Amino acid sequence: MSDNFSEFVKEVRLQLEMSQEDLARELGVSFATINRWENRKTTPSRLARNQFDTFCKDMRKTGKLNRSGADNE
Amino acid sequence: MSDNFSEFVKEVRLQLEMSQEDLARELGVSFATINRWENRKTTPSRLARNQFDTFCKDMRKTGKLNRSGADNE
DNA sequence: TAATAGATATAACATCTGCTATAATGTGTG
DNA sequence: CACACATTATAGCAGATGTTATATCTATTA
Repeated sequence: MSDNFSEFVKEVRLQLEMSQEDLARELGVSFATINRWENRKTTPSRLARNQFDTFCKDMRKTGKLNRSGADNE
Repeated sequence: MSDNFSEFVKEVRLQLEMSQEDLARELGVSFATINRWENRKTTPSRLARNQFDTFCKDMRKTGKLNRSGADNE
């Protein structure tokens, strides 16, 4: 992937049945940031992107998230 | 602590004998960000602060950093 | 249907950050 | 000293973020 980050975030979030607020809390950012990612208003900062990737990796390792889009970006 | 974040960052960095660039690389931020923290130009974002705190905790756990300022903030 | 609550979308503003360039300050080494 | 090199300090700009407020959507319930 490269362009569909927006959709990917939403896909991950819905698969985990989390609200934007829930995901924001997990990553240590504000809900507005998640909302902007999903609606193509901004792209994540270096730090935020690392945080999100690490979160996805953890969710996959614990079996809560499937492998689709595992090789993202 | 509460106000001396600037001095604390520098203290940690010097104790670990790292340059601003080194610390920046470790935290996943730019060297300019570290420089601004140390010179009171900005205070860290939520995410950056978490990253820094985690880094310090790791360094203490592995004995590379002493306990001074462990209860920072 | 009407009303309430939760989730989401959007906007404005101030602040933080990345990037880039430039200058100043060390720190050796010849 | 003169020179090269690394580190640090500073500034401007564009983009990202936090906060707050408002609006819309979606169930759920009375």
